[in-house]
Amino acid sequence: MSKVIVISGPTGIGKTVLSCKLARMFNLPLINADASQMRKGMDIGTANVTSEEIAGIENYLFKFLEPASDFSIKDYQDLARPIIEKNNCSIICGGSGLYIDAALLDYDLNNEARDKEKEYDLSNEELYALLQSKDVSLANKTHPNNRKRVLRYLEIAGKEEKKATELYDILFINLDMNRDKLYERINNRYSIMIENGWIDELKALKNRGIDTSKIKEIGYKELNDYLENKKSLEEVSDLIKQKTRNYAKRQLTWFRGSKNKYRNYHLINLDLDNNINDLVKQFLNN
RNA sequence: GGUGGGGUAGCGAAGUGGCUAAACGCGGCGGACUGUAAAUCCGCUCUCUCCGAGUUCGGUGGUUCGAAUCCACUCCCCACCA
Repeated sequence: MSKVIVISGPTGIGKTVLSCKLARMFNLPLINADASQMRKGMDIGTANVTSEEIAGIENYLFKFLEPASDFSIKDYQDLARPIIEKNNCSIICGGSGLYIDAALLDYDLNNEARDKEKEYDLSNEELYALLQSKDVSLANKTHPNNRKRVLRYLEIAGKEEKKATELYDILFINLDMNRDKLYERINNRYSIMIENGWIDELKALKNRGIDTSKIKEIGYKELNDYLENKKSLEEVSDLIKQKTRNYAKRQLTWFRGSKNKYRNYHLINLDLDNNINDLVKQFLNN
């Protein structure tokens, strides 16, 4: 059975640096599990790995998707699993918790109808009532206002959901640190991104004819507003930093829940002395 | 110095005698989430021993059964005039 070392945690905590270090130290391949870092031409804005960081490391699923193109966890599952399975052990690093789960747990995404283009000309409440009539337990899992979830649940209504189990031998590492410190890192990282030319990166995407308004990743839409003189750089900067902090918070919540999904789960507080190297060593020798 | 406007919870901002611990927005905190996930959505947010109780609306003193809301004085801020 293939082994997988997962490095998860909120944005800005240092997952990439740690993963590259581990990959090099133990000579392991690195698989990206960060939805935004799969995008091409967005290196600065997504704080993607630099060529220096990744040099000499066998790596997968970084920077291969066009910005704003369609991609789903099913696509990720199909791409990531063969890579995991061809290696004895690999490191999966990233902040997209759902992607990680889709690859490592036995999510069955094969036989589901996908009519995502279906336009429901109904209000949130009407849609929710429809879901309630089709599948009460699914309806109970979400709120009427969460239209995207309700629409998705409508697609899978009636299908029973089984408890997900692990497909591989997994060491799950969830990184955390003092909140104020993390937020400070996020704020500082933003300034560095701007210094590194994030705005030029955005301009380059626009010049290539990419509809940058469709980019979901934090910051691009905001910086676009600045370029179009809709907002000041200061205004936009505060907003981007704030959205990034909020995102980090959501990731923290998500990965806390991973404790119940992965048997070999470790919450590592980077403020305290951590023993990640030992953990990995022990895991590899088992 | 004069005239006008204003000081409300971490911030912005409603409220202009009882239904107000005080709308709403932001921030913050907590949470949900198996096909857009850097997405989408929900809850809480004066204090406490949180049943219930106790302190709030620049300050002080009044009026009133009752005041963030009325009156007096006072301290700040802004605009315009001198």
